[in-house]
Amino acid sequence: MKVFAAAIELIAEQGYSATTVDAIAERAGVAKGTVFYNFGSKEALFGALLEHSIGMLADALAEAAVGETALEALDSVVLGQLRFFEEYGPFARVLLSEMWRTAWQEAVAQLRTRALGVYADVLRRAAAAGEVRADLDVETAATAVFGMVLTVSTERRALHPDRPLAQTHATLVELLHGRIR
Amino acid sequence: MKVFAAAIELIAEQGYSATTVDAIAERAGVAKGTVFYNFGSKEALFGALLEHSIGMLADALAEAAVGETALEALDSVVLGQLRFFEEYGPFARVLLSEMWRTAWQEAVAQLRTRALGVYADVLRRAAAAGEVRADLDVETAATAVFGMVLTVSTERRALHPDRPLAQTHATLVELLHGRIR
DNA sequence: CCTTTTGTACTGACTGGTCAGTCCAAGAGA
DNA sequence: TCTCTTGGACTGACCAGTCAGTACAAAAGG
Repeated sequence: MKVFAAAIELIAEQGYSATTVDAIAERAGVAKGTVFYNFGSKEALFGALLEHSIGMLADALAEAAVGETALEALDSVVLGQLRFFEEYGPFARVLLSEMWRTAWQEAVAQLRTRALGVYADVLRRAAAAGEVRADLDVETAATAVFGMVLTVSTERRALHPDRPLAQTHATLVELLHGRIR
Repeated sequence: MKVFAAAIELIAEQGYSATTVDAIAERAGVAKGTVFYNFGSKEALFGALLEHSIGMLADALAEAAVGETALEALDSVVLGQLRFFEEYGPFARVLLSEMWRTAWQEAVAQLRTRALGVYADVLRRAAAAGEVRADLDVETAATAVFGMVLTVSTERRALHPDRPLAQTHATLVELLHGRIR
């Protein structure tokens, strides 16, 4: 849907409140009435957009969660998340900005169970296999890795857009593998 | 200044655009005109607020950057960042939300040089001392650690406000120390 | 000692513009 | 016929920023 793409771009640039429906309609090349005909309200449009994008992100992460060992799977999920934000870049910004707004609680809940859940699962598998400490706080660690990748992705897009992705991935994996050389 | 506290709370709750100057004035217990008398514009108020808060954050991190080895200093900076956001909680949300808006470029630049700089310095020291790989991409790693702590702090405040800080710190340090048990 | 002036901080009603959402008459496609 | 889309005019709420005026303390002057 063109409206989705237009909305996510504009919201990434300016934030939700500062983005007008007129602007979304104009960039999408449709009439303003069409937006309201299809989505009912600006808020509903944004809700649908968040839900759809979070679903795609969760699918991408789940698909990436493979590897000989659980820890290899973790590296692979990190790469999957980097690749996803490379492709759907503006979404990373939107997520970072609006994720913790109380207004979008259901979306955040979905993000937690579906996207962070992939990290949590991989980490649990690693704990079960003895690859990490069995008493690791898996939920917090999942959030930490997710937030780390999200922040670095956003910075990459803003400041070093043409740095090879593999290099960024290598740095992150290095951090996670433990810092002693 | 009461206006600062009110503004940061409201902006953390609703975001910059959705926060009205009327609401800020009301929560601060002053007249709307007072806000404009003191700050000139809503944007200038937010700019001053960002600058002030980033300065405090950078000071807190710099103060924490001590330890026998550079890597101990890194752990200590992580704890410093956690403590800072524990005390000035709403600011973490604001930073997370508005940090990448192009409108606040100077503030972001200041954040990068002053706050992320503390992480970068510690990591550089670690690299020089052979405590981490000499060719580590220090800038990216600094962003990664900062973003990790920022995200976890925000989640902590939102979901587990009474979990002991030391436990969160332990999990993060464990992640950084390397995941093999 | 009194009174006039000046500077500073603050006030809140008001204005001008902006924007979500509505409505409608007319077309397009199936 | 029915569903979807268009373009644009319109409304009503909301909001950043303004401005004339208040309050008051500290000089200035006599």
